Formats: sequence, structure tokens, C-alpha cells
Amino acid sequence: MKEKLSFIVRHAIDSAVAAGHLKPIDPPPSMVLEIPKIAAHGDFSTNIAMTMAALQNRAPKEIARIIIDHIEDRDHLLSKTEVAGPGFINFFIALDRWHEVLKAVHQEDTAYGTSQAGLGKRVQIEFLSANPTGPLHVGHGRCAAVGDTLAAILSATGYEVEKEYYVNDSGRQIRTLGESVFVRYQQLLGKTIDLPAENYQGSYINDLARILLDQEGEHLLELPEEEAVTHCARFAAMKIFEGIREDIVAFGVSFGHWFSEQFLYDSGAVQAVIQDLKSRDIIYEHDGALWFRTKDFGDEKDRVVVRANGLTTYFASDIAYHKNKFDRKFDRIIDIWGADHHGYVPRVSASIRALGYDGDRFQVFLVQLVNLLRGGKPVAMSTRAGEFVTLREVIDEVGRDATRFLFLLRHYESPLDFDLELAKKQSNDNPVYYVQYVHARISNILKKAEERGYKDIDWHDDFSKILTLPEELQLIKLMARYPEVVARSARLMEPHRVPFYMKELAAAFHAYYHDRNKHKVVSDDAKLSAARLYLVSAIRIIIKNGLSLMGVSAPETM
RNA sequence: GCGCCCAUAGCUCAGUGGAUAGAGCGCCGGACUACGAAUCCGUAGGCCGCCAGUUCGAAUCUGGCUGGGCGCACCA
Repeated sequence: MKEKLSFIVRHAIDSAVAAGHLKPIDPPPSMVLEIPKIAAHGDFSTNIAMTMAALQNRAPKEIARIIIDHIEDRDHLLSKTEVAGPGFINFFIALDRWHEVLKAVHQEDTAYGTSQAGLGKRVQIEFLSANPTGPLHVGHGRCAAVGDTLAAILSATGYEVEKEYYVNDSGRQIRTLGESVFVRYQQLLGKTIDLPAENYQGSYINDLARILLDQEGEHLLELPEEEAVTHCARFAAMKIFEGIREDIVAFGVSFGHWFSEQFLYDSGAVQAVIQDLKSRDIIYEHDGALWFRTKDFGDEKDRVVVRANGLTTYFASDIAYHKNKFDRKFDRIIDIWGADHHGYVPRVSASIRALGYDGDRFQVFLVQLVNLLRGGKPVAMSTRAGEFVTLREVIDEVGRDATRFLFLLRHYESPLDFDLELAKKQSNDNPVYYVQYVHARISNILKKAEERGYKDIDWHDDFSKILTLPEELQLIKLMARYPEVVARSARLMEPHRVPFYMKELAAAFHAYYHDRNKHKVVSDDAKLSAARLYLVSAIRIIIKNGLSLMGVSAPETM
């Protein structure tokens, strides 16, 4: 609808210029076509006459009038066009044209809302990527929900999307994990050793040690400590990673690729990129360590890639990792990190520019932290002490649908309060049920209708003459907006727009449905019933499509 | 001290440089002899943190200030 109108307005400006009524404009002015807040201002409104005023050296209202005079509306899309206020042009869409939206929804079905804005470009989105040193916690869940939904939204707007999880299965953290487990293992065998404070303290470490002991017995005590720790590390990382994968499945997320940090070392990629940068003097030696000239590429200081003790830093493998991403020829490379990593962004961006890649193709989105509450009170969490609520516990307690929906309901740049009690409530406090209830209600209507002989209703041109109530028109207009919500959500990388739209559509439907005396869907009037069934089943399609983008189920009954 | 993010109704938050800033919760008052009340209807509630600037026009853009969150390793 909006595209059609946009075309008409552009065409009108062109023909006004051709007729000499307006000065040629180069470049053409960017046009904002929006839906006014107030119904009296039309279905769409544009400010284009006002933005052209200065260049045309004429009054906005005069320009607006000229544009309107040159509008050709061959399809009779418009019922009224007017100049209003300081120079807005307000457009009123002809009533019967709105109903074609219903036809489009039914025809496109699961594809309604998709577009080709991404032009088939290849985009890689890396998210979650939690270290296999402990279970996923609530904050990871938010990153997972945001990343997964962004991927779905990009995919719906014509991108070819690859989701990737980067597994930090190398380095000192894994070593620390091994040490932690080995200490617990020895404690289980009666040895009196204390767990050093810098080791992982969580109770899951005890569990891992117990499993290790049960499976392999006491033989680790006979190994040299070095070997025993390595063995523990490998065992623990594998077990934890298995658990993470299970949690990811339980949360309804799937990854196309799992990329191993260890692979970057085994394949020599890390050494190769360090050598290359050294030969170009982008990496230099100082105080026995190797430093990257990140300061020359926008970071506040240079950063160490190889420490004086010969060990590489996390940054070293990250350089090789991002080089690898670029070498895989993606048009866009997107990283989604927890906001606590924001200080790391300039460094990685700097390394990408230093390697000569196009920095514009790389974007980092920082997801703000989650404050976990129960009944309004903060839940004490300390990763160091190993006291935290795992994502699994939250999924088990409040359910996957509610968890995902609530994680998506805030702009990712805002800190999120997640209240476990609120999340469990099946009321208006909890919008997920509000939206899902629409799907269940409509499913039930369709079931009842089928019992009365209504099945697979086809589009009929009469529908525009039957569905004439203001609230019916309002529903249709709302449905017409859905594709733009998805497109805008993708363009701005803002997944929260989808659940907000869902809430709005749900509210409009519930209100319509509730006044059952005024407009019962299935009535004695066969034509009216068919038209309304066509209307509500279109709503159901959009609810299902939107929930599907969020990874939330659309139940037939609740 | 430096950097990133946030500040809108009592609370939690939406809001595309545009015309009269919205929703849910909460408060108060109402609605089912049923296409499921996990719903609906109504009332009240606002210096859009503060100051300046840009603009025909600012909650929205820019600068400064105040308050809050997070981060500033040869850790990951």
C-alpha cells in the first residue's frame, strides 16, 4: 500500500517538473511517508512539500498543491488528497482498496511480511558464544533470543543468513577449569586441598568432578599433575559444552556453524596472521611481548597479542577469527556481545581495518545486561562465587515462550529487569499469553465454524462491501502495516518492534472479538460469516508469522 | 579520570524531525444464560532529567550538565 502511494507521489513530482511547474531537483528529495497519529489527517501523510520549500523558494502549501495537481491515480487508490497544516499532504485510501490486504495475507500465508530488501546478500551473525567453562545464565538467554530473532528477521527480509557460535575451547580459562575440577576431584578422594580463589567456585564443578570420578575412577591421581589437569580440562569442557548445546536446543535456537577457537591454533591461522602483521610492522615487540598497533586504527592504546611469557591473548585468536570471517566473503558480519564487552569493540574494529578489510561490513551490537528479580526483589548473583540462576532454570520455571518474548520486549540497548514471578503470571502483565491467546481464540472460532460447514473460505470481491465496520477497517489497516514492521525491524536491527506490533494487533483483535453482540464472527448471515472468518483467519496468519520470527509457539489451545 | 549505554505517567516501557506524546501494570468504577473472562469497556494520571544550539517545526539531531548501569589487564 505504502509502496504504491510512494510511487504515485514520486511520479507526480516528476511530471510537475516535466511540465515546468517545479524546478528540477537533484538529488530527488528523500520522502517520508508516514501514518499520521490522528485519523483525521488521513491514512498516510508526507512532509515532502515542506522539505522542498527552501530549494524551490516557494511556500510549502503552494508546492503541495502543485504535487497534488499532478497526481495520476489510475488504480483509484485514493479517495481524497488534501493540503493540511503547514504543508503536509494527507492521503485517504479508498475504502474498498484496503480489503485487498486480506487477500494478500491469505495468498502469501507464511510468507506474508517477508520482503527482498536484503537482495540475497550473505550475512553472518555470531551470537551467544559463551565460554564452555560454566552453564548458560540468564544474560546469555537475552543474547540468544536477540541474536536468533535478528537472524530470523534478516532472513525474512531477503538476506541469506548464517548463524554461528564461537567456541572458546582454548586458552587459560579452559586450563583454570581443569584445575578447578581436579581440585574437587581430589577433595572427593579425601585429600585436603583448598580451591584457589581464582578458580571456578560453582557447585557444577563439584558435579563434574563427581561424574569424572564415577566414570573413570581414581586413576588420575597416578598421573603427573600437568597431565591430570589437562585431562580434567578436556573432560569438563566437553561436558559443559554438551550441556550448553542441550540448553540451546531447549531454548529453540539452532546454529548453522560452531567455530572452534582451538582450530585457529591447530590450523596455524593465529601464527600466520601474527607473522603477516609483524612483517608489515603492524605488530611490534616491546618489553618481551608482541603488541598490535591498534592505536593507529582508532583504539585508545596498543594491545598485547602475545605476552612476554609466550602465551597468546584472547585478542590474538580474535584477530584470526575475524580474518577468517572476512575470508568467508560475507557481505555483512555481525557480532552480538554482552554490553560488558563493549571496551573490546575498538580493538577488534581496529584489527579489521589494519588487515585492510572494509570496516563498514562489520558491526557489533551490544546487548545490555539482565537484572533478575523475583517478586520485585533482586536475585543475588555472583559468577565468581558460582551463585547464579541458569538459563535452564528459567526455561524450566517460566517456559521457553514467555522467556523469549520477555527478552525481546525491550530495546536491546536498555537494561532489562526480568522478574521470575511476573514472567510466570498468566495475565496482562505477561504479554506473551495475551498474544498467544489471539491465536488460540481464532483457532477455536475456525474449529466451531467448520462444524457449521465453513471451511477454506476463498476471497470474494464482496468482502469490501461486507466488512465495513470501523473496527474491521482498523484491523485491516493494522495488518497492512506488518510487512513494514518487519522491514523496519531488520533495517534498524531492532527486534523489539515485532512483539510490540504483536501486542497492538492482539489488542485490536481482543476488542473486536469481545463485543460479540455487535459482531459475532459466525452468525446466521452466511455471507457475513464467510467474510469475517476470512478476516480473522488473516489475523491468525500474521500472529503466527510474527511469533515464529520470535521463536515463540502459536498454540491452537491454551 | 576516560569510554559505551540509559533517563518519557506512581511502576515497567513504546514512540519514523511533524499536527493534540501512547500502551500495559497499579488505583477507582463497570461487563460473561459464552465463536474460551488468560478477555473487554471507562475515569484519573506528563516542565518527555536540566540548560543551550540547529530547524519553518525537537521527546527525537548537536554540545554541555546532572543522575544511574557497565567497562577501562601482558584476564577471558
